[in-house]
Amino acid sequence: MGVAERREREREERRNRILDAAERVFFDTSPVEATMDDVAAAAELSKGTLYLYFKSKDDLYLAIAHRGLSLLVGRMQETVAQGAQRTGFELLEQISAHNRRFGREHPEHLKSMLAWMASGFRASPDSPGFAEYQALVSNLFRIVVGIIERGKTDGSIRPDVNALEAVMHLWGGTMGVWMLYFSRAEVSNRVPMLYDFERLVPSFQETFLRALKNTEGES
Amino acid sequence: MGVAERREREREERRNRILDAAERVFFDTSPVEATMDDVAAAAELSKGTLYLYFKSKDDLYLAIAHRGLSLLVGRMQETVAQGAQRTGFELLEQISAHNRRFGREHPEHLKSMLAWMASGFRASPDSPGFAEYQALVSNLFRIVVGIIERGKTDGSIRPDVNALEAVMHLWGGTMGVWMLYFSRAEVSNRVPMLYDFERLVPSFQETFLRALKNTEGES
Amino acid sequence: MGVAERREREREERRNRILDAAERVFFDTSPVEATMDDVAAAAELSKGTLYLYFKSKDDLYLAIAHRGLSLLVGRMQETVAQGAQRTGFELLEQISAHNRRFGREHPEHLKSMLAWMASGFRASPDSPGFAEYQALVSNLFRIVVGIIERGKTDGSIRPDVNALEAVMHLWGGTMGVWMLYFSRAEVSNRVPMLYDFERLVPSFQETFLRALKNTEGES
Amino acid sequence: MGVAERREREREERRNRILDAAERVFFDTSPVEATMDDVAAAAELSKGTLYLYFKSKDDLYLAIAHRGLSLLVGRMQETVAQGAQRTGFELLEQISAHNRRFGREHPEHLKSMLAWMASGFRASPDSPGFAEYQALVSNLFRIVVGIIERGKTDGSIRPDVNALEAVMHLWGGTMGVWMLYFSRAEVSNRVPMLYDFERLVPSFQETFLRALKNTEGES
DNA sequence: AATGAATGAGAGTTCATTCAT
DNA sequence: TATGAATGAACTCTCATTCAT
Repeated sequence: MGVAERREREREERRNRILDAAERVFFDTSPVEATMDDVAAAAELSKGTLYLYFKSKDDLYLAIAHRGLSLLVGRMQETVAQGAQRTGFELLEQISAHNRRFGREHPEHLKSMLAWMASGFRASPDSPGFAEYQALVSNLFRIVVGIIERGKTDGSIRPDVNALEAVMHLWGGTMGVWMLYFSRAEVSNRVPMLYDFERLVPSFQETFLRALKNTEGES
Repeated sequence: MGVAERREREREERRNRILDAAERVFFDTSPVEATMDDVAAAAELSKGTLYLYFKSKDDLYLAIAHRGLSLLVGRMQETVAQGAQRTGFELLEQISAHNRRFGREHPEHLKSMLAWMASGFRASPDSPGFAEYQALVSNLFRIVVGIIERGKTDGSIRPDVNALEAVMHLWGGTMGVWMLYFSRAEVSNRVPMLYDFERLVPSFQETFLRALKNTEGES
Repeated sequence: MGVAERREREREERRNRILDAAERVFFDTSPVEATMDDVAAAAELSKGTLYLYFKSKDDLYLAIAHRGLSLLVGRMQETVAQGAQRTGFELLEQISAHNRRFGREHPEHLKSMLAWMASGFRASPDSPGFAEYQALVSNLFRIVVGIIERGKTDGSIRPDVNALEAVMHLWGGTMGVWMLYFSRAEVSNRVPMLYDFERLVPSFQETFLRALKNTEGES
Repeated sequence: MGVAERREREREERRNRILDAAERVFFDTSPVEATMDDVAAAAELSKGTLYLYFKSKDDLYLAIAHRGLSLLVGRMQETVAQGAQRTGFELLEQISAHNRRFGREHPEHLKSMLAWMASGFRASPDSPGFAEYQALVSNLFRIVVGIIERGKTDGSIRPDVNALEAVMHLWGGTMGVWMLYFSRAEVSNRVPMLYDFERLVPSFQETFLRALKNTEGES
């Protein structure tokens, strides 16, 4: 009976090795330019084997994206789980910090999310991984919506805030600002001003959180 | 005489006809999937002719993007030119309205800008049209920076605002929120709440502008 | 075991099948006019497969040329290897006979060498096969230089002969005369004389060898 | 009546301007790589105009070749016309000198002749210029044949020489040796010997002429 | 399970030539 | 006569995917 499990484990390991290799290859240039041959070479596997683990190139790409986003969502979930004592607003700050850290540590993942969002998530909606990825995104949204609702309840967030709208402003806006951050080389060349781009995302979040904060009753 | 002029005019007309056709084709699916054969067929021209007017597929794409963005930037310039009497903050509101209108009237152009920003503006930096497009983008930035500076001077915008940062927050953030708007079909399916997505972009802009507004001295 | 070897063998066989087909196609008209589609059709293989075995059309052409010239150089090497008892002059005669036979048996290869020499050997100097082909040519030169040196030593060739110069006269001259031979249809139409073109190359070689022969000490 | 002549003269001039331009362009890289666009640009004429003067690209190329070879044949004819006092052998030496000078002064023309001969003169046999070029070649042959016959008559050339064969040896051989000369960069890299390639063609001609010379009765 | 050879449908681009003006 | 815009057939090469072993 242990045999089936070992098999399963080995399969998972190999799948991850492929994902590692594909991540390297895809991020080295771009998912469009990178070929399945490149991935196979990097994984030290034959091209055919790739198709044993992933239905298509799109599917492989989706799996990478999924693994990346899982990291972020996982951390967010932990934060919420361990944050029973905190106000909604504090959690929102922590969540925002996770986003910044994710962008710093995994910029390529963030970029690929961006590319995907920008394309309207429209790639390969029939790929097996598509639903999973979407589920993850909606999870993320649900978490943040929950936090905001909690903040409204505990008084740390303004009661007139529409939670879903706020999430989309915060999430979408942050992503848009990341976009400019990743283009900072181009942008800064073109603009007649000095600016420390490292401030760009944090200051956006600050501004935005400040607008959500409930200042009633503070004095 | 006149011959040269007629030629020039005809050339311009044909160039525009090609752009129209290409726009249709590129936006119908995506610039990657669309082929030059498709464009030629749509323009009722031979493929070779396309290359008489545009150096490459990239160049053609760039020209489309340029024509689209020109519209927006043109309107913004007009607004500023005619707005000598207005405060910076009022102009900012008008500019934001232009952005909304552009997204409503030319969603495909906005999407393609998004796709391009998300890819880090990295497409074909040696294409003849690339510099022009970049110039247009920096023009846009410069216009908005100018408006904010004016607002700081006339007291309608908070004096502690960093103009360039604010532009990037406003522009980048709005684009990011548009991104979610364009994915509203996917997003709304996945989220356990009703929301009127038409409010998404306007409410973002309102929130953001409110945060920039100088409320000192109002009573 | 054995599997790898069989694979290797099959690969070699297929490569040769492609070369055979390409030779037919290239020689049927000309390497410029022939297309990779033609070659694929002749080899009963898909076009993509061609590129599995040869990096480019140039590379394929080079491989054909290489295989052809190998034949000639191989024979020359054998002759030298087995000719320990012979004088340099005798070897030179045998080498010349090889050249004639090669021209008779593989006129198309000779023609393609000619075309290549006439173009200054300048085709695709970065193709992987280029260096190999060049090596083969220089091998050929070295062999003949060696023979002439031997002839000078053993007294069968005049001692005042510059070996390299003689090789280039003999080789270059013969090739030039072959050129006229291959144009014999055109030439004979245009010249008011009967001539048996089959004599053209042999008589050139005779004349030339006679000029190299050491007649000292003969009585 | 002068009008027609002026027209004719102007036409001829323009034709020559095109030829000049085409020669520059074709020789700058190669006739295959050069395009009719390049030629038109160099001639400061429209592409359509080119086709008013030359039926096709091949025809244009042929006209260049013809003009080049005319130069050489013209000189040879002059030499013969003015050489009534000279022996056949002396004329042969002068003719050979012409060939060397032509190679020095118009190497590109010689190369293109070479390329054409090597391809078996097979380019565009239905081009209007083809017959003319062929006529020129046979003229050249006839001249040299005549010289050799004269030499046999006046005793300066060995009586057992077959005139046509000798011409083909001399002409073909020289061309073949030129071929190596023009590849001297490649050849000298590949051969383990120093050699002054400027000697290559002259020494070939010397060797060959010596073999034709009648030494009977000298002493 | 793993291989890797084979596929084949295109892709973008070029250019000699034509023809309406 | 001269133009130059338009053509369209061809070209080489790529690569995600399949399948016999």
